[in-house]
Amino acid sequence: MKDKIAVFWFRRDLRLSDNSGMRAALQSGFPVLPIFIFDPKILGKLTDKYDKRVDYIHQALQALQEDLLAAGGDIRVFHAEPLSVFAALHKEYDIASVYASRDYEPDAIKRDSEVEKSLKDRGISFVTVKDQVIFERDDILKADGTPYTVYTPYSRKWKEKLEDKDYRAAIMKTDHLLPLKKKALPRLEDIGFKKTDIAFKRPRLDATIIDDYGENRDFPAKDHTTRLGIALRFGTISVRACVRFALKHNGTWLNELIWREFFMQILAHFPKVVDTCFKPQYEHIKWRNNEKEFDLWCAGKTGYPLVDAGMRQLNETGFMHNRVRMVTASFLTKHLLIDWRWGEAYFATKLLDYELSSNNGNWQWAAGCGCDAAPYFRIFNPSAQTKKFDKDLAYVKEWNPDFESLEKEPIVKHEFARDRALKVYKQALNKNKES
DNA sequence: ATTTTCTTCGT
DNA sequence: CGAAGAAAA
Repeated sequence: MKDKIAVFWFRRDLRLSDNSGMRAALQSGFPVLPIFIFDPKILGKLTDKYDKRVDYIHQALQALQEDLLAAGGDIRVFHAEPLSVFAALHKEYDIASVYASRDYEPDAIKRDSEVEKSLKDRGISFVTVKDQVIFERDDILKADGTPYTVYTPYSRKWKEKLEDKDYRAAIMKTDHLLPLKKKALPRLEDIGFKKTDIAFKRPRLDATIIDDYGENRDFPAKDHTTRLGIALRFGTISVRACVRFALKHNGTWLNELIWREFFMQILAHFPKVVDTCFKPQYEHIKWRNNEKEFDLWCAGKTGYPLVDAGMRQLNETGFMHNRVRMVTASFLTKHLLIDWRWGEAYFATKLLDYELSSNNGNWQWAAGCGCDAAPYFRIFNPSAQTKKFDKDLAYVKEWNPDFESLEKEPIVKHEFARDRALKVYKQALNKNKES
């Protein structure tokens, strides 16, 4: 007779400490088998086989394995459809429950409901636990029970509601891990990917960055950003640890964490935003969608030094400073009148810290079509932004040293593009009134 | 998380 | 006629 076990399925919570999903599994009383699944459906969408994010996950799994080994257990890593992984595990073990930390993206929700159904058919319960956010989907609602669609009142309620228990670390005893024979992880090549130059480091909260975050974060040359986006994306750091630190150190950074949750709950409540404007009338915008201009934007060859520097930083490193993300996004949508979905898709392929809800929310913000978005007439002037935030051109020179030669022939003149954007947007928004 | 233009007030 | 602040986009 096989002993009953619990399975903990790591997904976007690749850490052993302060992991509320893992804690729930350990508290089940059954020995816990930790697993991770490389899903061919997800990996198949990544066309570049030198994907740094896959490499990051792979290295994070190695660190996780070290921690699990130290705690007397191990991890089993699979490269197969989740349903078939659980079918195979069901043959090998008597599983009482499968635990996981909850994921809120539409594809993940669909996958999880399929997994839940298939486990249920085998008499196994599927238990998901809040871990990725402080407040999820329905935790913060307006008095009438509907979701907030404006950031400021949302953040006010978020802060009002916050109690110690919401950000207390999920402390757990790890003495309930299923003893396993140590097994090497699959290599990157085994799952169809190649080694890249990304180096995984255990994320840490840096007071020298966060203490004066508010005064410095807007200046791209200072690179005074936490760089924790990727860690939050894959859960190598706990959001509760971030909030504890923010409460002690810096309110501006706390607001950034709340923006993250704001867009997550928007996506959960309005999944249509994945491919449509939050404000429907913006679907009338006549995007020019010039492919040549799009290619120039992607390559960092618009002739606007700050825009080009940003795109080159993105292309070379998989990171772009947030201030510059806004400038490049405004430029694509307003100056070039290219559909925000094109820009969003490009960022999605390049950003190491890519997160569907934030990327989508911020692109819709820049295009003006999102909830609580920048009004349509708010058009960044790339030169004015340079003067304000990169006065001595340190950032521009770092990423775009040949900017002077390009600058002479900008892809489009600012004044002309600004007028054109105002006309096209106005036309789209008037159309809606008439119809 | 804006920029431009217009108005006023001071010289 | 420039600075500063309001108003419009």
